[in-house]
Amino acid sequence: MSHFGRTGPPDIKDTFSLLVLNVTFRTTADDLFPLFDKYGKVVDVFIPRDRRTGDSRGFAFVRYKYQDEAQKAVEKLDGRVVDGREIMVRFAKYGPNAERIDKGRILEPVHRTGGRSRSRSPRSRHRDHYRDKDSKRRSRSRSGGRYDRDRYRGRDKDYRQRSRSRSPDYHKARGRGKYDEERRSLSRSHGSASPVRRSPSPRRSPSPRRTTPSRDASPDGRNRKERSPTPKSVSPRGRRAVSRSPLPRSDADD
DNA sequence: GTTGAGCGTT
Repeated sequence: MSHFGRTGPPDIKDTFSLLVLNVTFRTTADDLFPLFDKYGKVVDVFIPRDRRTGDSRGFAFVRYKYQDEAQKAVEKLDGRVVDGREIMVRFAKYGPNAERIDKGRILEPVHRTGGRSRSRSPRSRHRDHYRDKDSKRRSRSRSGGRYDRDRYRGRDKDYRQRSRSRSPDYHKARGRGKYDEERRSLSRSHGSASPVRRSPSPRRSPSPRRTTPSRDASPDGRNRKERSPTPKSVSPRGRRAVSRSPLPRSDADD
């Protein structure tokens, strides 16, 4: 989705991609195009948007035709207040195909591991309802901060992040570490590749999946009929469990 | 309606 109506990346061989961060969620490519076009020949302006909601993800990519113009735009537009928010303009670090890009020039392909595989879109807990591939963001040390501007920009934020990731990380690391070792030991003891759903109780499993005491308490057909017109009270999971999931071996076996 | 570290599309 380019600003020029073309589909997909036009050409990245002779273009220099700039990454624009900290842009507002309502800022569109049309708003950034004239701003960046004033400092050079903008080939394309692309703003990654959410596949589901379609909202801006808070950053954009601006492709310049020449590096010098791109550099000029970075120096001029970086820190510019757009729509009431200070944007951050810098050269794209990775290309659309996960290639490492230096000042817009493709250096070499980067491995998927540790590349763009990181979580993406953990913007808010409210949007966690989508709970797609995104799991949680990891504290990645921002390589930025080379500029004097970054100091006061991430001063308060930096303090919050470090203070937050320090304490919980310490306790979490210990707790997970110990349990993790024990769990792995047990897992290896079984030798099974699926150490999941392994209850510590070999018999009489709690079986939380089949929780329909109402049905047993009222096996009467009359009562059952009353529950039919009220499917909103019953969950589809429980209904399916009592409908099609004959697993009597779970209690007897193992 | 909400949010804010980061690197991208038919």
